Amino acid sequence: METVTDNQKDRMAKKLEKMFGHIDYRHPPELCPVRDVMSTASDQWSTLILLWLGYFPVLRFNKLKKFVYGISNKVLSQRLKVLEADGYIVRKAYAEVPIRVEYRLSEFGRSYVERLLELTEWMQQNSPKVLANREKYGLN
Amino acid sequence: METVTDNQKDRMAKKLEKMFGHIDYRHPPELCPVRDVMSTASDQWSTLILLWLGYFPVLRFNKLKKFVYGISNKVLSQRLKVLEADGYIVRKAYAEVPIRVEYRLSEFGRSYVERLLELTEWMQQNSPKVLANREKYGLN
DNA sequence: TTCATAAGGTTACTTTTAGTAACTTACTCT
DNA sequence: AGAGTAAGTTACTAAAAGTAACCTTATGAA
Repeated sequence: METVTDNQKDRMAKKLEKMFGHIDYRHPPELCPVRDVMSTASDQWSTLILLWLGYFPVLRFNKLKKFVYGISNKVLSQRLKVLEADGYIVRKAYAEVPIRVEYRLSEFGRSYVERLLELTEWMQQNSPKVLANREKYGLN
Repeated sequence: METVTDNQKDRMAKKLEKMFGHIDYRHPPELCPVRDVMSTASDQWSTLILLWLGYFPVLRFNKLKKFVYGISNKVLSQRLKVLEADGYIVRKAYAEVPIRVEYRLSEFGRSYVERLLELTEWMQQNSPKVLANREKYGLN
């Protein structure tokens, strides 16, 4: 990321605001709501975690790890923290031994997952086309 | 990623197939259409590129670079190649000097961007909530 | 005649992020 | 006493992304 002065940012924001009325994903990250939201929750692992939590009302750490096939403890743990901090999921720990921790979507998270599902449905329907394009292009 | 045998993969695929009827984002990457599609086109930079191309029917390299604020030549070039290979965008080069190259969405790409827009609209509408959650959580 | 500029990249190098595998904790069951 | 368990953490390595300089081919200016 380049460094820019606040002045430059202001001018850019105003200019873009004028050009485009209704949606913002074109400012530097610090001034762009869409980029800001994307930066924490739109990576692949987070997406898979959220989708799984959309299927099961509640999942525990190790179960989640099985479903989100291939994720490591470290990354799962990191992503869960961020998703919790941003309010998509809720973590509930029980003082048992061994400890039991439950993760579930918040209302907010559920509303996000609904949109996400539309996207993944598209992906599922269109994946053959992507594969065909890729093959044709030769980059396999 | 762990390494698994084909046999293991088969068994897993069948088991999951049985549990869930209609959507696939839960297999290992090599057998999961959703994960496969996501892996090339759902990163943040690609998303921003596609969204911009959804706004402007045609954009040239340097223009695109200005809009996708903060992207480097290297990454822009890489992402454009992959998006082209997967069939989302079309590249057209003119033998002028200096060379002129135009990028635009394919029909296919446009259909993807339509879904993407629904997601980013949600993000824009809900970004204040995300920020509020983040603040409350204290992870700033 | 040499220099600067232009568009659309590429290359070598550094920094950041992600992945891997071993370890931790605290209690219970054998 | 030793093994097992859930939910992580930690140290280390590999991969990806960011940075800045460079390339090409031609035109127009100094």
